[in-house]
Amino acid sequence: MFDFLQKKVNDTISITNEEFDYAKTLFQPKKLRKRRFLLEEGETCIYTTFVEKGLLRSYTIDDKGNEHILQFALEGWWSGDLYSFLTGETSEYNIEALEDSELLLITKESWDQLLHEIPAFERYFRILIQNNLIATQRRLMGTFSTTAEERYQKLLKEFPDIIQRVPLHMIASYLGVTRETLSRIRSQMASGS
Amino acid sequence: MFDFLQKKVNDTISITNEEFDYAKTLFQPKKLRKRRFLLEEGETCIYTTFVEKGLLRSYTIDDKGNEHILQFALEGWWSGDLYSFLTGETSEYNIEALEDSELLLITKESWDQLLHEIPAFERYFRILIQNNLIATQRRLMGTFSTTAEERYQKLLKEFPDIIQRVPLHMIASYLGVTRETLSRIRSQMASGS
DNA sequence: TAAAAACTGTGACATAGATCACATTCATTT
DNA sequence: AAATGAATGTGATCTATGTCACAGTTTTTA
Repeated sequence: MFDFLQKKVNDTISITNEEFDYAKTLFQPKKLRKRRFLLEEGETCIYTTFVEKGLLRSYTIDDKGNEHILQFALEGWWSGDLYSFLTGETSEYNIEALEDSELLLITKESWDQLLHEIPAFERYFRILIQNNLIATQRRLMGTFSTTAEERYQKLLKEFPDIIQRVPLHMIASYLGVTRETLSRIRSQMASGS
Repeated sequence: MFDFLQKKVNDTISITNEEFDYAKTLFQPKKLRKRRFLLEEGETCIYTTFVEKGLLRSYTIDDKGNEHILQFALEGWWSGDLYSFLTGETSEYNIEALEDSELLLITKESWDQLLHEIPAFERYFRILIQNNLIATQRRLMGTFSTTAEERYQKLLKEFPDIIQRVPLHMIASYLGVTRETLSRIRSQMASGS
């Protein structure tokens, strides 16, 4: 059950089996069925989650009722609302399973303990967050400098698996356009060049 | 010279004077005059920078020649291109002083050493990057869910000092609109509500 | 297996913001 | 102090994307 997590962590840092055995005790497994929620707006995000199997999305709903997707989390990715998790404030995000999923959850207390007891994990999360920041900065600059079509093409190239597993209106929401616009982009791409 | 840095670090984590005395030896001071560059597109970002005094901006230039500002860095903030700094790849960013500035620079080697020797600094940078990620995620969701005017109002409220110290066409670029659009937003705000 | 819900496509029209062009004011440099 | 460049404002027009409305298809649920 924890092999995949161990492998992913070891891809980034070196930890001993003893250290990982300790880490294991701090996580709790959870199955989440399609269309069920790990977190809903207004709640506090009490877990950070590793996705062993399945697919999650985190999104906000704006004043007009439109959804905006912050992140898809596939197998091997982490999910959660960092701000709410760290501060204990209520979250503005919803986290929903898009497929039947198997998760490993860790609470703030356990997470603090893990980072404190095993400095390699402090390092691991620093690197994880660092890579996430780099990717988020690129996505932000991309929304300023490229058209919706270019962003779609890029996603198609970098994460073809996401496109295949996620309904198109959610892809549109991730790209920052309406489903109608994405639909037109796709039909243009199919006919035109 | 290092007092401000020490204070900022101590706001987040606890370090002893001995630890900080060691850290000091790894930074090199640099003065950068207005309109001079710390980093230019195509170079490798060999320093991460603490701003003691002054103001930097980091920005990219897209295919059409338009500038897009990723970050302003005021006194007490950090700047640099994380991706280039970490990987040694060439950068797509330019970092320019908008005022005569005083900086503290640290190379990748020294930074690695600092994080390795003093785990408290690993923790410090993890928290720094974490907060940056939270802010960047918010900015990204904001560009999807709010109008240019709302984003301008928010910036005005959260960072009035930036607005006062930075030319309006750069504010526009940070918000993801043209200078003409920001100009019209401002005149509407002045007359209208 | 029937009904309901979710998903996708497409036409007609509306709009926020971009683009281009020019004028004015303000700041730097020599 | 003059001259150059930087910054800002504003009108006219254009365009990518949004909005609304309806229809067809696929998937889920009872």
